[in-house]
Amino acid sequence: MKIATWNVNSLRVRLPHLLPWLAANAPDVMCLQETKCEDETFPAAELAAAGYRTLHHGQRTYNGVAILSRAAGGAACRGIPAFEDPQSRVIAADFDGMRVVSVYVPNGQSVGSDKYAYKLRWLEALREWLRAELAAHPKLAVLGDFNVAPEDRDVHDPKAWEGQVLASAPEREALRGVLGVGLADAFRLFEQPEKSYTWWDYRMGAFRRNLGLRIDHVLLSPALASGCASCTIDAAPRRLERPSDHAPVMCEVAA
DNA sequence: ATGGTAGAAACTCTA
Repeated sequence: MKIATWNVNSLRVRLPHLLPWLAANAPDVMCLQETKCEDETFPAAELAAAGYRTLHHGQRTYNGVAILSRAAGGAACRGIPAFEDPQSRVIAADFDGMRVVSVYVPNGQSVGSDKYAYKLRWLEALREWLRAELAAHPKLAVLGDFNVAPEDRDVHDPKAWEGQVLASAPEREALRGVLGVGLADAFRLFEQPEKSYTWWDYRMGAFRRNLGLRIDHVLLSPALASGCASCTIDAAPRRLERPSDHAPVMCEVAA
C-alpha cells in the first residue's frame, strides 16, 4: 500500500501538478495540506475522475487539509477533538484497519511570537491526541507538513538556522514528544541521500541551490513501521513551472 | 542588510 503527503500550497493552483503525479505514482492514500479552499470549492469532481475519493477539512485563504483515497475512508475526524482551533489543520480517517492522519502543523512565524506559542501548544495537543489514537489503532500513520526539521542533518545550513523557527530546540523537543508516543520517522528507517529536503523557500533561488529543510514527515506506529518497505522524497514537482514550495513524500507500507 | 517570492484576496497577511 502506498501512502503519500504533499503540501500543495493552494490545491486550485496545483491541480495541474497533482493530477499527473497521482497518475504516475498511484498512491492508495494521499494526504494534502494548504488546500486553501472551502469545502464548497474543493475540486472533488476532478479528483473523482482521476479515481480518488476525497475527505476535506477546508478553510478560505489559509490552511485546509485533505485525504484522497482509492477506497472509501471510515470514521472521518476533523480537527483535534479536545483542542479548540478555528484553523483547519487536521483530518483523519480509517482505511482497511489503518488510521491515517493528515496534519498541517502551524508554521510559528518567529521564535517568541504568539504564533510560535500557538505552534508549541498545538504540538502538545497533537501529541496527547495521537497517544490515544495509537492505543485505539495499532496501525497508525501520521503524514503532513510538521514545520519542524527534526535534526541538523535535515537543515541545509544548521549554523544559520540555529535557534530559528522550524529548527529551534523547543520545536524539536515538541516533535520528539509526538514521536515519543510510539511513532517512527519513516524516512529515517532507511539509508537516505545526504541533503534530503522537502521544502525550499521560493526566494533567492533556494531550490536551485538546494537550500532546503526536511519538514514534511511520515510517522508510523510500530505495526506499520515493521512492514515499511520504502520512504522517499520526490523533488521532481518542485522543478516544474509554478511549483509548490514543498515536495511530496511517498511511503510503502504492508497492505 | 530584514531584502527576496508566492498565494489569496483585497490593497495586507501568511508562509
